[in-house]
Amino acid sequence: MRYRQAEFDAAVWEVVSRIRPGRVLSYGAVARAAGYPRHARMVGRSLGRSPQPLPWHRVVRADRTLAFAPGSTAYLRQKRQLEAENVRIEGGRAVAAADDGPLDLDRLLWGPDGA
DNA sequence: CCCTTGACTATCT
DNA sequence: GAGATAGCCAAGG
Repeated sequence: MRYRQAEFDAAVWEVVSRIRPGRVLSYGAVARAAGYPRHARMVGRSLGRSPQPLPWHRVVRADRTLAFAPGSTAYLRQKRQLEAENVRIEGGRAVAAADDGPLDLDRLLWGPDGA
């Protein structure tokens, strides 16, 4: 799929807005779900451009570490918001705790049961 | 153009 | 499992 900023942004925001509380998704997974498999690096940029609030804190790296420098304001804010929905940060890695019902993107979403 | 910089990843050591 | 490496790709200088 050819890259177009407006469409890419919209697709990314759509996917991220659907991640449910207590779950996290990787940048690469978001990119794939949005239809742009090679654009993991562009996801963060889009999130920063979002005109309205998004649960962006549920997006982490593929290895489950947060994308911000540990100790930075952004890092702390993301960590706090994740912990607020029962996602722990152990050894720098985000670990989902409780699980709920079904979700379309289940295969791309990280839950308590792992991949 | 060329080069650098990222809210990235997969694959080796 | 932590580093290093090599792809990745849009933006900006």
